[in-house]
Amino acid sequence: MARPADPKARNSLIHAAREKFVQHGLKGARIEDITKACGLSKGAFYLHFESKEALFGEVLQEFGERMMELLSTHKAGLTEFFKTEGVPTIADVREQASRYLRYIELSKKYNLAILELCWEYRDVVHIVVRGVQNTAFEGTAWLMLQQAMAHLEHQARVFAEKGTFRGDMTAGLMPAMVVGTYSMLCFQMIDMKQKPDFAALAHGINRLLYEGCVAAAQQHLSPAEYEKALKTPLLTSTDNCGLWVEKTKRRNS
Amino acid sequence: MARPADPKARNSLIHAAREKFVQHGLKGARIEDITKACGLSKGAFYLHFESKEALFGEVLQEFGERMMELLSTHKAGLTEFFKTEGVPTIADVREQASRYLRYIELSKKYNLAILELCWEYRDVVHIVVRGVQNTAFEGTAWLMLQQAMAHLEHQARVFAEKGTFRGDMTAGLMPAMVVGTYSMLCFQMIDMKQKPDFAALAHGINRLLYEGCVAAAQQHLSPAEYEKALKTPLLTSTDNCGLWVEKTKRRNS
DNA sequence: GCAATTAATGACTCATCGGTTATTAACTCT
DNA sequence: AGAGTTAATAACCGATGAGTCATTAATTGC
Repeated sequence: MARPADPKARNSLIHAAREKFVQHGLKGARIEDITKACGLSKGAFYLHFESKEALFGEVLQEFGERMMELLSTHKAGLTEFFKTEGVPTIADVREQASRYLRYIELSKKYNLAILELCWEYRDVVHIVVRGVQNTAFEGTAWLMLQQAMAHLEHQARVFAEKGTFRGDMTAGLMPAMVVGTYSMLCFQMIDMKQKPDFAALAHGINRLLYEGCVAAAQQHLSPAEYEKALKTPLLTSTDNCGLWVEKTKRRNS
Repeated sequence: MARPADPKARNSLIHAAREKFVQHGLKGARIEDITKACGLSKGAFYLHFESKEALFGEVLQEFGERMMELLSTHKAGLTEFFKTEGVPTIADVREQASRYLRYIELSKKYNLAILELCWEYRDVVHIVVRGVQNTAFEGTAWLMLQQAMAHLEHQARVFAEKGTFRGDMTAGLMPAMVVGTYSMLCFQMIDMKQKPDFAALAHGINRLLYEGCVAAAQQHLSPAEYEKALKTPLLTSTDNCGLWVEKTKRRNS
């Protein structure tokens, strides 16, 4: 009994907004530009969303939830593998034993899923890293990165305790390296017109990482040094609290 | 014959501005807040600087020049090493031969210098990555990162041609990994109260990288596959042009 | 002390942009 | 067709903050 809203309007707004956010950041994007790109007026925006922040919050929440889900199935999958098949040893790696190769395949599978998700939301990654300063989402990127590093800490700890990881380097480095690599790849994605060869990337990341982290150089450490290195605490975990900031009607200062 | 300006005012403004830029970004920082932090009025700012952008441009230019200088001495040093001592081989790495160890020491020296510079300008790194959207410096961070990756391409190419690097991974991955690691470390620095153990980090980065990049797994490739992998082009170089954007009096749209 | 000169102030202008709202357009149901 | 309802518009308001400039304050040389 009433005029129905253009069914495409909402999606069209989200699409245009994501584009503008990439170009100018959350604060820099003008609502009128977003609506103009959809052939709508400024007021129409407020029929569909409470604010720019609310729109972005919706999309970011979606991405975040999917990423968290991936990370936990990743963690669960690896734990299951370690339980049933055992943790790959130095010898497994050196001899490219089946246990190591199967572990790598599993790890690659999860990496691939993460890379695919990053591709799908590459604009959101870009925005949350570069374009949310002075908004409610300030700091969200850093929380997500720390989340991811904490997740890697788990793997690192397992390998370290088993003696598979070399003990001659700072504990936080491996997580920083992996997350840094992913970040850099995400930054590159925003400029890409087509999806790169993620399978090759996942392969490379794993091989480069593990065969570099393996204790090939451990022989150079004295037993005491190795013992000490093992004790060095890894990156401390952070919980999920505060990762997602609620959209708020920001009424003035 | 005239009233002299407060000699501390200029430095004090730069200091306060850098702090505000970290907190709110280049656009988000208010000139009045900067001057207030120095006990000055807004007008005083314009006696010393043409604009916020001009101030930041000065500091960034300084950082950029020092980084470029480091990168080129780095490149020159390695080239010299390769010329006089030769490129480390797979065997050198496997046997931890003197040539490899000396190479690592050299590389660590340069990495240390880069990390020290990043520490000194950690606020600037943070700002240029996170807080310059919609300003003249938009894109500068990305150019610097690409610069750095192009620099690593050189090393990668030398090792790849010598057959020291494994051939079973995407060519651009190694530069992305190293630069990603550095970025992640820089992001971490902004929250640190005291300088971390850069020597340990430099050690770790090198060991993790090289002993992972070495052709330990190359045996799994057929000669044809290896040949093809070697031919895969590495990241293309970018020149210095446009890296430093001139400060401009931005008079409206 | 006084004239000359420049530092420093802060009230002002002006443009921008988020958000509001009175008004109009479009659609549905009877 | 026309009443009822909601989508959509665009003029408007108010806050914000960059940059200007007339005015005042401080300092120096004589």
